[in-house]
Order: sequence, then C-alpha cells, then structure tokens
Amino acid sequence: MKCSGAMSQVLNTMVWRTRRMMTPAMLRNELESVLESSVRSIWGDRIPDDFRAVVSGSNNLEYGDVSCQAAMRLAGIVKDNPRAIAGRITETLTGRIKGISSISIDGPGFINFRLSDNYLASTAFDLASSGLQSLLPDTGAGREVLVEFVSSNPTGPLTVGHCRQAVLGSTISSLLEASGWKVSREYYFNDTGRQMTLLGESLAARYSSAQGDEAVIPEGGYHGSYIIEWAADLSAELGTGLTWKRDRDTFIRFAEEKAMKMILSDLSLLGIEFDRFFAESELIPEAVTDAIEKLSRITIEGKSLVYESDSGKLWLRFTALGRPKDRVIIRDNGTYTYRMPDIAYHLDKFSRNYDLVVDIFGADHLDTSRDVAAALECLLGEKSVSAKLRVIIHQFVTLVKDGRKIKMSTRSGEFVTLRELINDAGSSDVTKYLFLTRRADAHMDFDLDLARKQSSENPVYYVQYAHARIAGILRTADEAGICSPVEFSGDVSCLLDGEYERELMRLLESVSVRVAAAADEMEPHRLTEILADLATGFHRFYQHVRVVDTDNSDVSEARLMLCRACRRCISDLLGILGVDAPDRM
RNA sequence: GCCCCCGUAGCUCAGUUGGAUAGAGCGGCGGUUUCCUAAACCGUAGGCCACACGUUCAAGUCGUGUCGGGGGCACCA
Repeated sequence: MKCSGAMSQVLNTMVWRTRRMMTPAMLRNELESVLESSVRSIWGDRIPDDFRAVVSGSNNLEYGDVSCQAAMRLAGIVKDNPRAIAGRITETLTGRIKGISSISIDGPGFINFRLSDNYLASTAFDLASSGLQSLLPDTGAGREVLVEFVSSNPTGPLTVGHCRQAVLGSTISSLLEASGWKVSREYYFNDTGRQMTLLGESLAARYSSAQGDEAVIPEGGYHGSYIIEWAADLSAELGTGLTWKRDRDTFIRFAEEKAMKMILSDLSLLGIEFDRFFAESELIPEAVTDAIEKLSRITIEGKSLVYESDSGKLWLRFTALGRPKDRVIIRDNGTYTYRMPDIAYHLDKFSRNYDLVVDIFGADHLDTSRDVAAALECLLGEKSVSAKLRVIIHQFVTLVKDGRKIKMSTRSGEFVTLRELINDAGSSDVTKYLFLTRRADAHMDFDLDLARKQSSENPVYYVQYAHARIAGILRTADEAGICSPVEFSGDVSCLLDGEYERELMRLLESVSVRVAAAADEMEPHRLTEILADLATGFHRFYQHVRVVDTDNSDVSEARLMLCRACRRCISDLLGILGVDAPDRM
C-alpha cells in the first residue's frame, strides 16, 4: 500500500503515541471492581461476599453503552429504593473511570455508562492493527484442552450428522485457541469388535458376489454401495482367491483402511485436521483390564461395583452410582461392550493431565456419556471430574430438500453423506456456516434449498459480501492514495463523532466481549450472530457515509481505519469458523 | 416406561449470571442508485413469548404441572 503526501502530512500534524492497550474486557472488569468497592465502602459487611456488580451491554442507545443493575439487586439487601442506591454508588465514583465519558441513572435504577469516543476509537484501531485476538481475554492462558469430536467408526463415509459434529468440534477448538487455550483435537475410533467383523464380512460378501459366487451380506451388516468398489479394489490388489473363512483379518484390515481414507478425505473437504487418531485397540486388553480392576476394588454399601451374573457376563453396578440401570461390560463371549473401553479411554485422557477435557457427542450418546462420567467420578473423585470434563451433546439434523424432510437410516446404506451434502449445497463454506446458525442442543433442519441460493437470503453470502465490499473500498482508497494511520492518536476520535461512525465503533467494541462469552459457554452459533451484526452494521455505515474522499483526507483516513477494523473482525471470525473471507464477489 | 431437546412475528430462528419499549433474516407492502460492489440500504405492517400456577421489586429467561411437536434409550458404537 502506498501513502501519498496527504498521509504524511497527517502523520506530521498529529501526535502519535504508543500506549497501554485497554481491552473491552479490561474496561468492564475495571468498571465492575470500581462499582463493587464503591458498594462495599458504603454498606460494608451488609454486602454478601458473593455479591458482584455485573456490567452488561445496553440494548438501547439512549441508555448508554454499558449498564449495571446492581442497585436493583441491592434494594432488598440494604432496604432502600434502587434509584437512591444508584445515586449513592455513582456519587463516589465520578471522574474516576478510564474510558467512560458520562454516567446516568435511568429507569428503575440502572446505572448507565457512556463509553468515551477516544476509547471507542482506540479499540477500533486496535482491531484494525492487531486483530480480534489481541482484544480477547486470555482465558486459557496457555492451559491445555483436549477436544474429542467426530469419533465415527471406520465403517463408511461420514454422514450429515457427523458433519454437524465436525463443524461444531472444529469451531469450538478454534474458539478455544483464540481464547488462549492450547488445543489438541482427537478422534477416537473403534477398530475392534463386532462392527469391524461385520464390515469385513460385508466386504467379503461383495467380493464373492463380484466373482459370481452366491454370498449374502450378514445380518446387521453394511449395505452401502461403496463396499462394492472396495471389493473391486481388493481383487485388483490381492487377486480373487480370498475367502472369508481363511482371510478374515485381510478383509477387515482392508475395509478399515479404506474407510479411514474415506473419512480423512471427507474431513479434508471441511478443512479439518486432527492431532491424534486414537484407536480402541490401543486400550485392549491392558488399559481396559486395568480399569475393570480398579472398579472392582470399589464397594458401595457393601456391594461390589463389578459383579458376575449366572451366565458368565460381567456387569457394572451403575445403579450404585446414581444411574438408572446396571450395564453389561463383558459379554459371555468375553468381548467388551462399548461402555467399558470408553471408560478406559476417558481414564487415559484424564491421565494425560489436560486442564480441560471436552467431549462432543450426538444425542444418541447421552446415556452412555453419563454412565462414563459417573464411573470417572467414582474413580477420580467427583470434583476433579466435574471441574475438568465438559460434555457437549448436540441434537440431530434433518435434511430438507424441495420443501420436504428426508428420512435417513444409518446401517441400511440409505443416508446422505457429508460429501453429497457439500456438493449439493455448492460449497463447504455454506455448509459450515449454516450448521452454526443454530444452537447445538436444538434440533436442526438443514434447508438445502436455502443453502443453494447464492443471494442475501443465504446468510453466508451476506457476511462475505460485507467483507468483499470493504476490500473494494480499501482498493479504491489505495488507488486514491489514502491510507489509514499506522499509529493511534486520541485526536482521531473527533473525526469519527458522527452518528454512523459511533454506532459502528460501539458494535466493534462489543465484539471481543461477545466472542469471549461464546468461548466460555462453548456456543459457536453465537459467532454467526455476531458476524451478521457486523455485516449489517457495516452495510448501514457504508450506505450513509462516504469513506474515500480526497477532499477530506483526514476524515477519510479515520473512516478507513474503521473499515479495516471491521474487515479484520469479520475475517478473523470467519477464520474461526473455517469459512473463506473473499476480497471480491 | 425412562431420558434429552423444542414450543417467541406468516416461515426459519436469536434473545448475554432474571432487568428498561421482546429482536434478526426470509416472505408481504412502500421507497432509495449521476456517488467507494443494489449479493446493499431505509420505512412499514405483523407478537396474550404454548397454557396454568409459583418464586421475585422484576420472568421469554428460574421452579412445578398440563398440552403439543421432535429425538434418543442394545449384551451396536
């Protein structure tokens, strides 16, 4: 980017200085602690220890930019009316708070604060120059978190349901990363047991049929047509002489390898990578046996947690742990049921000393997941588990095509794959974004007809368009020889005192706080809300305010800085979602 | 039978430890372009927040119950 004489003139006439960055989170924290100490200094020990003067955003411009409702809370405690309380609190703090230009008491007793123009401009500037992450609180502070997601067994391609989980998991991971966590993404899969045998046998059946032999896919086996292709590959590689009886392992391992490749390629469509693929076979038999041993040493009310039934099965007494049913953990044929290796897996995860362990599961795992958590709490102590384990359960997806819902069943081979979905929707960006427009715990109808529309009806394009528009402005500005300052000066705020500028700055200021909240709650759908707000805010600003104006270069430069802040904010957020931020559309 | 989720504008959905006049997109109606991307903007209509009771100074938000819808619950994973 080149800078003209006008620019250097501005640089000369303004006093640029470095300063300590004041983030929106710091401002709110400071505000809260000032309010709190004011309250405590007035009423002393009448205030409960857990009292907090919480500050939140105002939804109405007339009521300032941030507000505090402490006075209403205190009414019952100090026996006075809220407006009088608010008055006493504010008396003690006039002129003491950085970043605040005025304070008022409104309504039943809200204390409303107006952010100073200087502060607003400075946060916009910080966004423009250093990006969103520089304003986010460092919640993770380098602590380590393990996020497990997808964890689909290698039996076929990923489906629409896995797609939602993949998008959720990778976005939550990125969000945590942006908040200062060191994130490991892990994929757990079952490479042993009945399902793999069925898969291998299904492959063997397809393999035999291809050679004209009569062969039937086993009861409960896999009917997907992709296995026909694997069978062809298998005979091309190893010839036609294999039989299920003699070469079980060859069939199973070949199928597993093919399935895993399929899954990896599906994931790459979404741009998702894992740090580790953890196979169940790594736990068998030592880790699982060890876990059973630990559990069997525990007795609750005189009864052993692990017991054997007449038929030779081994049970875990979940009812003693507050769960509704006891469950079989070892079948009479000596194999483990799903829960047992999963408990061992979680013990393994906990033994690796992560500060936080996040599980992302579909609604079908709810019951098991609670059993696993109960077993963990029993072995490791309730406190250490509840403090570290975070389970996010998401509801299922229904596809809507041509206005009608598509029914899916998994094993039968009648399902829509992730790959088909992305092809049908036209791009992975659209798919990813739309999956994040709903809360994880809400059922979701994925509307393919909407996904295919390349118009403002489609929320992705609305946001991307805002980004492309800003990029266009920056190009125009560059050609006109205008660029925004590289250092911040407080003086710049007087150039941005218009209604639309302030509205945009106010919005930009709130973004990092909202993103931090989304990270704390692990609710990535809030990011699409924020993005939509940013796009709307920018479009509105653009419609009313001329940015590139060579006759008014100082104002133009200041406005350009807002544009850059907005663009950076949008692209950083889209980056967390893994969605492209195009410069042209 | 047990468990989970949902019920907010015509449709799809947001709604920040409970707070001020309940919001957005799409759809409807009416406008805006000699000007940096009209994939945009502005205005307008449209709501007993399923229902009842309770807690509270204050409930879309919390509790109990009722009704309605979706989903899950294996010795599959």
